[in-house]
Amino acid sequence: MLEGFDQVQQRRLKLERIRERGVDPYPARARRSHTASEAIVAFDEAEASGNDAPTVQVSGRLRAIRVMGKSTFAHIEDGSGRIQLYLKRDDLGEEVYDVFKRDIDVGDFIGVEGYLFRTRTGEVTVRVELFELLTKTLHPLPEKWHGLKDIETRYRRRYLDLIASEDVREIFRTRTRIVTAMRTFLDDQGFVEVETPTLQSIYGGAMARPFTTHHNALDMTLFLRISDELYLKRLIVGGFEKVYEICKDFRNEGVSTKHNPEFTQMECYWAYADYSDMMWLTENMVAFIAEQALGSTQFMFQGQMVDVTPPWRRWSLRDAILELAGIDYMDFPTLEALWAEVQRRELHVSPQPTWGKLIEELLGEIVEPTLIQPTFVKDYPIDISPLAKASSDDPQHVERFEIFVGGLESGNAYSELNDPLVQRERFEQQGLGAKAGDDEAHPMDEDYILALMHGMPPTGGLGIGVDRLTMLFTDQTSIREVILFPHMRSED
RNA sequence: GGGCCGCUAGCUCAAUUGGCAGAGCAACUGACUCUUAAUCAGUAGGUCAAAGGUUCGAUUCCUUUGCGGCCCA
Repeated sequence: MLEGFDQVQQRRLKLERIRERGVDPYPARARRSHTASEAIVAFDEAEASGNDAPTVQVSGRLRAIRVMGKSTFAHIEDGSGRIQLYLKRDDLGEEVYDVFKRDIDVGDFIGVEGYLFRTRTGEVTVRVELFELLTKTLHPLPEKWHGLKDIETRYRRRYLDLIASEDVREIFRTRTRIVTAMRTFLDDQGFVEVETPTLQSIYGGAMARPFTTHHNALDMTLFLRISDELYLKRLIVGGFEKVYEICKDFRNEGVSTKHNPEFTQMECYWAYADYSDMMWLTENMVAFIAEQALGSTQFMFQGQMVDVTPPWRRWSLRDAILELAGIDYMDFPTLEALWAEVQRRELHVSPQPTWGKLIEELLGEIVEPTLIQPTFVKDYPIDISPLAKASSDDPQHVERFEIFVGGLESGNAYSELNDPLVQRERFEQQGLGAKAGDDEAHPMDEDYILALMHGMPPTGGLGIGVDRLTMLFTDQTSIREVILFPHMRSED
């Protein structure tokens, strides 16, 4: 009698029948004595000690129903796992049993009460004496065996992806363990977690294009932060010695397997430390996170064993490019000369607006893919590092490093530039770059310079991309696999 | 920005040298009181991503658009 209707219509008819019996298909609460996994443990313990099988109340989503005439097996799933149910007409009565068969579907949430037993095949099972509908589901779930494979649907309707795939659920649990471990490590090191503005009147702290928005009441342009760096350093000026923030940054650039327009970053600043201290902090933090999130400092990434046990390799950028590209960029001190040499060697890199950016491009294209084991690439050209302090013995370079693991850049750190007059000059240099066509140049920030004029002690700073770190730890090559709701174009 | 590939039932996938659109799971009807991808018999379910073009006829060929994936710059 229901044939010819689509599945949503069929379920709505079932919903009406349920309501007609005076049953609320969306009750406000559920009774639950055990989770699914707790119930199984309780039975195992009772069995081992010779006690009576416990009676339990468990609730969850129906994932499978196997009707065999006057008895039915089913599985429900809650956050802890699955447990089998056994319903018999003789236990429930014909009317109640038929209601289950007719109006309850896979996907519905139900609560059951009954005693536990072990089936002939050995599975701990609830022999159901009472059941209650907790939530009627109107739309069918993805297919039970193949699951949900369409990538677009997986991202747009992540809840279906999570229902269908334990592997996906585990990726996001790992992500949470990573963030929790990161906090634990920093807290234990005496860092103070703070919150700084997402809406900023001048963006800064990174070389990127911002998202722009508008404050109506104040009639002013605001930017979504591309970084929280300059605010965290103001806190160092204010006397905090160790601060960190884990927050979303927003960068108005292309979407790729490595870039989402909003992404999560941890930044921390440590007064009286320098970039060498930040290397120590980084390798110990990542090793701690790996231990906490994965249970080991060694793990597989794309078929290769990665070992994040400290100490990590330290390699100067100049040496790395010399060894892998064959170019000592200091021999080609202008954009034109370096670009000519790059072309002469037929290196596979794209043209850049500045000398430093071209070096960065060489790093990204030629060095980065080779760095599978964790590596600090250090000592960067000064013109791509406007917030970092120059090396005392090499004014062309700054005390800066980036973190590379699994062929992916996942962090950035430096000895912070704290000379306000030099900082102003660096911003002015950036302004020249902007005029020359670099739309990622760092803007002048007088308010930040004013803060530095009040004195920031020598400070080390570090930023780590939480999404990238999660990719590494969960063996994923697309950032969209580690962001619950990645950015997508509108479906319309 | 460019190239290639994809979009067919709720889900996973077929098919068509241009001629009534197919299966498994899910659903519906029936049988079945220890099953677990339950089984068995039957039924229904489609704007073939969208719009335009070519054609007697388009899901198929062409064009444009949308969304997605991969690669490149």
